[in-house]
Formats: sequence, C-alpha cells, structure tokens
Amino acid sequence: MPEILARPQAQRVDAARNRARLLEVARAHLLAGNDLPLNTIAREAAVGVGTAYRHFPNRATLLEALAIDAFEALLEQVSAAIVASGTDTAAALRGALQAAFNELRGDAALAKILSSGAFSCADTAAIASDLVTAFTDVLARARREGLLREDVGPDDLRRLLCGLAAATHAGTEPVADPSRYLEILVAGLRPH
Amino acid sequence: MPEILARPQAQRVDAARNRARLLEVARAHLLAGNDLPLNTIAREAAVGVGTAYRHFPNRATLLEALAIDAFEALLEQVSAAIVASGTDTAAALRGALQAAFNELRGDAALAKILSSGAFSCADTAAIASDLVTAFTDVLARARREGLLREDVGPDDLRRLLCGLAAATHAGTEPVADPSRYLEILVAGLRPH
Amino acid sequence: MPEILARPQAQRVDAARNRARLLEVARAHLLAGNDLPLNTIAREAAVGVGTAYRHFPNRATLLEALAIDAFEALLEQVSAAIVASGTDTAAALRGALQAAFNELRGDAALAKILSSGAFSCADTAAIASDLVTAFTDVLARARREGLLREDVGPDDLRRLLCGLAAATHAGTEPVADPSRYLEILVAGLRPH
Amino acid sequence: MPEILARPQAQRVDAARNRARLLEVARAHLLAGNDLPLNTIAREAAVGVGTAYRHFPNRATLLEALAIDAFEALLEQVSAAIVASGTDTAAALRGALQAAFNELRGDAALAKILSSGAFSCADTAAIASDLVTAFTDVLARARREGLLREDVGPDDLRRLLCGLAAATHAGTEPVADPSRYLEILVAGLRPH
DNA sequence: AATGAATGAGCGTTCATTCAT
DNA sequence: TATGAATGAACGCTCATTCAT
Repeated sequence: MPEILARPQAQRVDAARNRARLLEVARAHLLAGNDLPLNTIAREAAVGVGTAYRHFPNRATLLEALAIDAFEALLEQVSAAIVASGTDTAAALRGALQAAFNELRGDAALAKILSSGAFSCADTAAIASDLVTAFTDVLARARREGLLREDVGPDDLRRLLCGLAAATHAGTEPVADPSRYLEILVAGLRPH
Repeated sequence: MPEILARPQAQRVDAARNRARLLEVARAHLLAGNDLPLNTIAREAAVGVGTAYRHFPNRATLLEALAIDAFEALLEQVSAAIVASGTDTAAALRGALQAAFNELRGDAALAKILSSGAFSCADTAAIASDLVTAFTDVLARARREGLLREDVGPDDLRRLLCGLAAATHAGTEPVADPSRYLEILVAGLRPH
Repeated sequence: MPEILARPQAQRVDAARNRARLLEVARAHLLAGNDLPLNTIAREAAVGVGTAYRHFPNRATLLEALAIDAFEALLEQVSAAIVASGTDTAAALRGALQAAFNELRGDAALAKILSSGAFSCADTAAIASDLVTAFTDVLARARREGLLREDVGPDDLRRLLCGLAAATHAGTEPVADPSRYLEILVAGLRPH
Repeated sequence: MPEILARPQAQRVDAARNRARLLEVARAHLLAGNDLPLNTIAREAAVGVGTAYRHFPNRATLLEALAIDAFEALLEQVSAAIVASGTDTAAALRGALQAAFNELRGDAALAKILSSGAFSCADTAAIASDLVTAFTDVLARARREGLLREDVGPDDLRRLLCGLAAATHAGTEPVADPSRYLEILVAGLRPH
C-alpha cells in the first residue's frame, strides 16, 4: 500500500525536478541570447528528449513557462504601485508603467510573449487578464482626471511598453539610462 | 552597331534579372515574416545557389540590398520634411519623425537593419551617416529653442522610432491608427 | 522473463546494426581511396544523417572507429612477437616491426590515424600508449645490446613504419614484395 | 601590319603573366597546406576562371606545373651529386639519394606527383625518365660493386624516398633531424 | 512516465565546370 | 583568347519530431 502510494509521489518529484532542470537550462540559453533547441536543452538538462516534449509540447509552452514567474512579478509590482499611490492617479499610472517597464526589460522570455500578444497557456492568460483589469482601472481614473489621452487603451500600453523595451536593446550595445525612455512615454501619454 | 554595343550589356541584363528575382522572392519571405534562407530563396527564384551567393554573400548583404531603396526614401522624406518646414523647428522635428516612422513601418527590411544599428555595406552606412547629420541638426535647433529634452540624441531617436514601429506590430493584428504612437513620442520628447 | 530482459537489448541491437552498417560502408569508401563524407555514407547505409552523426560526431571519430580493431590487433601481434622472441632482442625488434608493418599495410584507416600521430578517442589513445611502452622496452634492450642506432625512438618508428607503408602504395599499382622494404628498415636501424 | 603582328605577341605576354600569377597563388595555397580550388585561385590571381581552366585543364596539370621547377632542380642536383662523386659509387648513391630527399622534402607539389608515380604532362614525364636513367646507372654500378641489395630498382627508390619524406611529416610537428631517416635508408640498402 | 535512438527536412556553403559574351 | 556569371551537385551540420522500448 505505502508502496503504491509512494510511487506516483516519487514520480511527481522526479517530474518536477526534470521540469525545473529544463527551465533552468532554457533560461541560461535565453540569457546567452541563444535559441531554445529542445534537443540541446534536454541533453544539457540530462533529460530525455521525449521527457522534454512531455513537459513542453512546443516552444510557446516553454517560453511561457519561462516567463510566468516574471509575469507574476510584473502583475504584483504593478498592483503594488497602484495601491501604494492611493488616490494619486498620476503616480499610480507612472508607477504602474515603471514597474511593467522594469520587469519587461529584465526578462527576455516575458518580453517575447508579451510582444506576441497571445497566450497559449491558461495561467499566463489569467495573469494577462488581471493585468488588463488593473490597467483598465487606472486608465479610466486617469482619463476621468484629464491626465491621459483619450485614445489610449491597455493594449496600446502593452505595445508601447514592449516597443520601448525593444528600443533599449536596439543596437550593438544597450542604451544608457533606459528610464529616459519611460519618462518620454509617460509625458507623451498626457493629453495634448 | 547597337548590336555590338548591346552584347556586353546582355550578360549584365541576365545578372540583373537574377538579382531582381532574388530580391523579389526575398522580399516576399520577409513580408510573410519568414527568415531569408538563401537556399530556399535561390530555389524559389529559379536560380542556382551559387548565383545567389555570388550576388549576396551573406544574409546581411541581402537584407541591406532589400532595404536600401526604402532607406534612401527615408532619408529623402526626412530631408524634405525639414526643408519644407523652414524655420519652424517644431514642424521640422515632427515632420522628420513622421517621415521616418512611416518609411520604417512600411519596410520590414529597413526596420530590421535600422534596429540592429550596424551596417555592413558602405552604401547603407553612408545613408545612415547622412541621416544622423540631418537629425543632429534639427535636434540642435530644437534644443536651442527649448522644444526638446536635453538628454536625447540621434541614436535615441533611431531606437525610439524602431521601438515604436515594433509596437505597431506587436500583436496578432496591426494596431489601429499608428499615428497616435508617433504623437505620443513627439509629445514625450518635449522638455518636462 | 527473457522477453523483459530482451526489450532494452532490442534497441541497442538496432543501434548496433546501424553502427555496423555505417562502418561497413565507410570501410568500403576508404578501400576505394575515397573520403568519408558522412552524408553519403549515411545514405548508402540507408540510415538517417542524424543517426550517422549521433554515432560519429566527426570524421576523426569515424576513422578511429574503423581503425580500432586493426589497432588492437597490431598491439597484440607486436606484443606476441616480442614475447615469442624471449631474450633474442634482434628477433623481438624485427618481429615487432614486422607485425606493425603488416597490420599497417592491411588497414587504410589505421594507417591514416597512425600517420596523423594524434588520437581523439580515449580507446585509441590507450592502445597507442601501450604500443609506445612495448616499443620503448624493446628499443632500450636493443640499444643496450648494440643492435640499434642511438638516435631512434618509438615515435621515429611510428613515422618510419607509416612512411614505409605509404611507400608500398605510392604508385599506380602496389609494390612487389613489400617485405623488402621492411628488411631495408630493419637493416638500416642497426648502428653504423 | 605591325599591329597584326603585335597583337598575338602582346597576348602571349599577357597569357604568360596570367599563368605566372596563377602558379604563384597556387603555390601559396599549397604552402599554407590548403587545397587548390581553381575558383579561388583564379580570383586571387585576378584572372577569370575560364582563363585558369585554359591554362590548367585539370588539377594534375596545375600540380605538375607547380612541381616542374623543383623536379628539374631535383634532377640537376642528383646528376651533379653523381658527377661530383666520380668513381666513388657509394658516395654517388648516397649523394643522389640525399639530393632527391632534400628536394622532395622541400616541395609539397613535387612530393605529391612523385608519390602518384604517374605524369600527365610530357615535360614532367621527360624529367622522370631522365631521372630513372640516372638512377638506373648508379644502381647498376653499386650492385656490381656489391654496395647494394640485388632486389632494389629505381622505382623502389622513388617509393622509398617518397615514403621517407612522408615519414618526416607524419605527425603534429615535423620530425627532428630528418637526415637520420636518409641515413637509415642508405644503410638499409646495403646488401645484408 | 521516461528514455534516447532514429529520422529526414532543410539550411549554409563550397567548388568544379560550362558557356555566352 | 579572356572573362566571369551561372549552375547545381555535394557535403557539413542542426534540430524538430516521432516512436519503440
């Protein structure tokens, strides 16, 4: 009995370790600016290719798995910034954008999936949805208070933030003082 | 007589036709969001691989060859916008950015090489240099007249424009009314 | 029971068959004086390219795999000749050279890797090391007994044997009575 | 009139310069241990591929053209050594072998074609024939005087010398004091 | 569920050779 | 006769994906 119960348990532990190893190796590849060849990643993670495919049936899954922690962090930071600003809507907006910009610049996987604007796994989609809610709220307040252009919605912010993050990498060397770009965005979002 | 003169021309015509075919096929690949595999492109252009390599020894060469017309157009449009604005510096800056943004959004090859910030062929580099000159000039005037943040240079504009262009594509479907993004940039560039 | 035990074996059988096929085809190429293009060899062995590369990641590996049996045989024959000669050092030296010469002439792969003087796989290197030991010993005895030039070491013998083996093939047709060349070497190694 | 006569003259000069350039570039490639890709050589020689093919319809021709100077030098040195030794047959034999060995080691192209034992161009074949004559003569004298094994002919010497030359290169680094190998050969050729 | 061998499409690149001019 | 553009076979190598065990 204990045996039978123990087996699947043991396997789950094993599976979790495999998954963790795969993610770790994949993250290293991404950081190094490399692709994510599943074959190589599996080998480096000391895991069979088949196992890798079981965990991540396609590259999007792997990418989202890589990004999800950073995505959760992004959501938290954004929410925290909004909460912390209380009724200061301008600060809330700026803080939310700042938080998103920072997380985005810090995680290549997150930048990739957020740029694509489509999510294939439920967890990621859920976070995205919460994020939209949070921003929709701030945007509404900001608009009401005359702090924001009328023609900008949450999806525009997603695009603009991704674009700005890309801008900071668009060259042979990283840009100096990326926060300038965020300031430009924040200023530009004010009504004309 | 014309015949004799035409003969040597003839071969060049052949070469030119091959080159044109290769470029055409390559452009189609790029539009479809694909890479530029020389092998495939050669096959689809009904041209030997060796011929493809003779014309474009590497991918960068091909990419720049694809982009150079649009890059020239960009330079011309930017210059024209500046000239047309006369002493109205704000209009010159806005017009130059507008022109660059439009060209950039219209040509994927141009967007790619401009994002990379490095040019491997002399012609492209020359255009880039002229462009920097043109923008440096406008930026200087704008700064002098208090129309522009102090901390923004021509390379920042290159990055920001590329980023904005990317933003307009960052999703499953193109953004509505991309000019809004340019307005945001223009507004954001004004001193705080 | 045998079934359960046989299962894992079965896959290895498959792999082994592929490996054997590849080696067989490769050997034929070498005999024909051709190179060892992995692509072609894979096709002729009716095996996927990837499989070929899995077994032999590069040409050196393939070559050493082809040669290793003959190399082992060479080591055995040399050792046997030395042992069989007992205290007759002259016979030991002659026998060892003879054995090496024969094996070398019989296996093109072995001739190639021994000529290169470098071994990329551990097994081959180990045999080479044993061989050096064996020869070093005989050479020392021979020198002590005044049967050998002072200025000849094991690596010289490797080179000279490879050179002689090459000499027997250096023409449109194989040389008549190759053993003459070995006699010349043996005689030439005696002190002046 | 002078024009008509001058034209072909001028072209021959041109052709000769092209030929010389091609040979020069090819020699450089060979020295660097590279292959002789006609395409590349033609380009580096600033000569059309077609022209290169006109001069050297196949690689053997090119190789022999590269080797012929060294081959002539070899013949001269060998003859000179024989003449200089007068009636001292042992010295003549040793000198001839020495000379051949040196030239062979000094010119990779010569080593290649001499190893092949077949000549596709008449000039090379003529030199080879003269060389055989010269050696045949010395060998006959040496045999008559009991200085040489009975079973060794000129072609054996060709093979053995090529083999020895190969022996000096058979490793990651060139052998120390190659003349030892020649001494071994000379000694080994004496009758048992 | 895990493993890893096998497969083969596909891309990069070189080079011998032909042929129109 | 010289030129060099064109060709395409061939090889090196990678990687996504399947599948038997």
